[in-house]
Amino acid sequence: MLSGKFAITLHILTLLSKFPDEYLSSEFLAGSMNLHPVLVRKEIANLKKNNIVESKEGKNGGTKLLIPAKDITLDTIFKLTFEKVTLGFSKKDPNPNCPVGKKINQNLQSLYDDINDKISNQLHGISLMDFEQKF
Amino acid sequence: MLSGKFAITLHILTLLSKFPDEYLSSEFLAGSMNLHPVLVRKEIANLKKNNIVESKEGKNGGTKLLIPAKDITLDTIFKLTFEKVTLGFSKKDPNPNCPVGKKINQNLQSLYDDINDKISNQLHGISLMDFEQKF
DNA sequence: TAAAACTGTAACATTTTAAATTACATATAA
DNA sequence: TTATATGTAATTTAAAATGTTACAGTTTTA
Repeated sequence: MLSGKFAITLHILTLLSKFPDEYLSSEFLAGSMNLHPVLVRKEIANLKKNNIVESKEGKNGGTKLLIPAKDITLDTIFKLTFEKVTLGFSKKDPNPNCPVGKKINQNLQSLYDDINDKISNQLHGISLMDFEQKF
Repeated sequence: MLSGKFAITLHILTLLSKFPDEYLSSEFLAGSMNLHPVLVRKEIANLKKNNIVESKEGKNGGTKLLIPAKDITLDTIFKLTFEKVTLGFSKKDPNPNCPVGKKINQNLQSLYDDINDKISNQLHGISLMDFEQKF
């Protein structure tokens, strides 16, 4: 799971922030996403690990936010669910005897680091509440 | 090929801009990347289609830049080789009967569009010459 | 005009990764 | 004590990226 993590987590959090006082079940959440509940629980495990949500086991159990939606930024979710944005690397290690091959990955990385800084900055300005209000 | 396209193309162009007057063979280029020449030719086909480089077939053939490196921006290469940066979508279509499910993809897309604008803007400020000079 | 050294591309094979599912242990409410 | 949840490991399936083979066409050079 890489490509869907951010989207699924944001979807979960959006639903949780619509019902901040209820424990929502993974089955219910999965229903909105048309996804397998186990997948949802995996993402929730990640959110719990980072103290964004809490879960209650057993009957009538489920998950709810631990933090007000206005205090969660999309950058927080980004960092929790996404390694790094990159425009890619070649799979193969380049030729270290070529001056370009020797430094290409380091120069790409530095470019990608700059891109990630910009993205983080932008996402930091958007709260989960902002996002939730688009629905 | 998705993840490596931008990196491989930029690598190729960096080499071409180091030797702007020579036709470099796909074998030579592949050697710097430790890659199969066919893969290199595939990316070159894309560059040709967009009039960034020209190739000469036959003995002593190869590829060279059609445009000065200072006039090629990384944004141009980005647009030629990368669909769009995204933080991902869920694979499954969400539930259209849920207010969140109904609009989640459109709201994600709009967020990702903003991100891409920022990236394009940033890459537009870096020329292939700028990049080549880091080596 | 034939050999050598290239490009161009389609077709296929392999590898990797994401995504989905199954299975089952554990917890809690009623 | 039953029904309804979560938690998580293990496995399977599907999709996508990556790599390779094969071969036709082009150009240079002797």
